[in-house]
Amino acid sequence: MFEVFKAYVRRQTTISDEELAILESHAKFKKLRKKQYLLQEGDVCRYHCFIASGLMRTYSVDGKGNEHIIRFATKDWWISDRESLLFGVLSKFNIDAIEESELILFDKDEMKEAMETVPVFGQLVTDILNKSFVINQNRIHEVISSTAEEKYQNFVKRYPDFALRVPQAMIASYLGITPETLSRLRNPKPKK
Amino acid sequence: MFEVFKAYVRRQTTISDEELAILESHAKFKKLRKKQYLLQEGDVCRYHCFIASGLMRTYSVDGKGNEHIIRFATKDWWISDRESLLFGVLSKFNIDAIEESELILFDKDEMKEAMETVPVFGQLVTDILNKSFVINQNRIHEVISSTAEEKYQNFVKRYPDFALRVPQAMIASYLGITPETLSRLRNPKPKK
DNA sequence: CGATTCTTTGAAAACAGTCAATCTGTGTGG
DNA sequence: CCACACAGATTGACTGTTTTCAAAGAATCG
Repeated sequence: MFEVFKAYVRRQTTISDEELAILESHAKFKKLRKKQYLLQEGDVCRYHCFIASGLMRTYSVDGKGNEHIIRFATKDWWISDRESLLFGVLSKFNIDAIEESELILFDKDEMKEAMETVPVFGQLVTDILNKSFVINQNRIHEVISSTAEEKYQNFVKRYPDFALRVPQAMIASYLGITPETLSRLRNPKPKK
Repeated sequence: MFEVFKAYVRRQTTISDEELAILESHAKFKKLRKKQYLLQEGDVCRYHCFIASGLMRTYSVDGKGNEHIIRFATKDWWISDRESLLFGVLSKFNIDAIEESELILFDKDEMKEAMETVPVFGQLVTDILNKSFVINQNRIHEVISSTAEEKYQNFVKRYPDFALRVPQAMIASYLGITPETLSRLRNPKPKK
């Protein structure tokens, strides 16, 4: 399973086998079945998690019991609740597996050590953070400036894979609309 | 004007006068009048900008000429288009001054050098990036899960200062609603 | 197959957007 | 100092979109 991670790191940077071995020594492994939690609301997030396979989601549940999906993540992506992880606060999010998933976990402190011991890895992680920031910024832009239909079109274009693997109701939740509205967008009434 | 920056850095970390002098040697200064651009759509963003005084906004203009404000920023905040700055692409945003503002600019390369030469500053900047990521994540959460009224209430609570200094139409734009809708939220029709 | 989960559809109600007109406060020039 | 212009905020009437609730139809899985 660590092979997926090695391949991922090698694709982004130049790194020796020794350095990869150091990273491996800091890693834990975890398998999750469908619907199994990685993190629950009220927990404190302890790990940076790399997804070796599968499909995960981060979401909150509001007062009315409605779920709001913040993001999806799949192979070669990282997932965690950064707010809880960095600042040690209780998480307001849940993270669970949409499909059976394999994860590589780096404990907060181990991660710090790994980033310092293997600087290219540290740089890689900082680059990811920068990219994530930009992605989030663009999502904010989209969500305040687009119609529901545009948001859906953009989603399908940007994440064609998710559009196939994720149930529609979850996509609706990600877009901030109801499942019924999404269904109607996809099946417009014949004009006449 | 650099005093504001010094005080800001000292508040966040322990740093020597020599190190602050190094940072100063990498900085440029700029004053902007009301409505003056710092960056225009189509430009490439070259600077990390620290706001010593004033009030700025980042926004886009859509096909219909409507402005969509991504964020406001004031004293002690940083502003730039990270996507354009980091990846060298043309910016899709405009940044301009809502109030007359004083800025401290760090050229991309100078910034990199400053972060390497003065590690505590590098760490400070990375911490800011982490915080910004969390703030953006929370904003995404809010925008997909709250009603227009809740968004406005949260805005006022989180940024009471902006609620006073920023014209209402701009707040509406930030929230992704029309000025008319915001006006009606604020002045609900008497029930009877 | 039978049970559960997911999606679609319908009709009504709530909500937000549009366009146009009015109102308010500010600041400028005569 | 007044009158006017201007920008920002409000209001009204109307339109269009999205939600809600309820029910019926697929699809999936054990």
